[in-house]
Amino acid sequence: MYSIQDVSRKTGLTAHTLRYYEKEGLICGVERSLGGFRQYTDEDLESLGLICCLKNTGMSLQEIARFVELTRQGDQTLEERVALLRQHRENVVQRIAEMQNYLEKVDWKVNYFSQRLKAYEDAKQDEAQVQP
Amino acid sequence: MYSIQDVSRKTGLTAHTLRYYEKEGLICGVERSLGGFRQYTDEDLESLGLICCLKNTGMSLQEIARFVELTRQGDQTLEERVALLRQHRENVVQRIAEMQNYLEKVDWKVNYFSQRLKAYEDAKQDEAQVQP
DNA sequence: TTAAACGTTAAAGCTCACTCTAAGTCAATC
DNA sequence: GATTGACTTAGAGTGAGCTTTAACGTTTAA
Repeated sequence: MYSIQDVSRKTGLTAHTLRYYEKEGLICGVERSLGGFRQYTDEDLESLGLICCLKNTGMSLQEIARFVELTRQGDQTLEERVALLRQHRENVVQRIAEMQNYLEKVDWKVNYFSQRLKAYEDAKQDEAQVQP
Repeated sequence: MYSIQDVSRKTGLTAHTLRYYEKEGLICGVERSLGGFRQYTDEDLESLGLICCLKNTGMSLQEIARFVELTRQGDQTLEERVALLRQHRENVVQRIAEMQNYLEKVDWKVNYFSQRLKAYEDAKQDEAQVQP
């Protein structure tokens, strides 16, 4: 059993964010101590792992909440969940390709400005040699 | 010379967004017709290309505005601009690596749920054969 | 020449994903 | 038993990046 601070440390999400995610339906069924404190299980940590993975690959919290709701509904939603994940996988693949494409453009710009910088510094150098 | 609608079509940004970017300092020195309408040049389109590239690889509008401001200041900011772009390049490379990492996890989950789905459907099938 | 289509501005409003605040409760230590 | 600090809730606030609105001016085709 983990306190909200333990989970915060393990996931990198703040306690505030963990409560917020719970409110938004991303995490459900978190147990409570007698005093009402949240007690997370390893299973909760596991599902938080998936949540972070989906979030960090660009899925919105709303879509994640949808996935979690399907999970809650049991095995008859397995088909929909697989479809949802497959679609997301495609989005991620496409996003990676897009980023790699943009990376080439950034590289091109880095080279372009590096050369301009070199030319500019050479010009300054020449000037300094002529001056004295 | 292009109207704001022309540029909207070419870049995929709405006219609203183009005006907003101008207000935020991402685009500057756009010429105007006698009636006060914006007239974009090929050069403007070129720099919009870089802006979109930077934005779509995760640079904030604020950082882009900073870059544009440096550009406006002339050649003595070339070193800073190269440094800025190099740093951004590293961020993009890291982001791609991160995404590829997460992709593996997503793939794993797709497989996991696919297998559970298969098992579930097989079970349903067996049930159907026993029933009659 | 008039209507519609498109342009202008300033400013308010919206969504997302948090983030913080206030007012109070609970647990552990001195 | 008092203090410290972590926990609770509901709800307000924040920042980024648009998006819409209102009120009005300009262009252009019929």
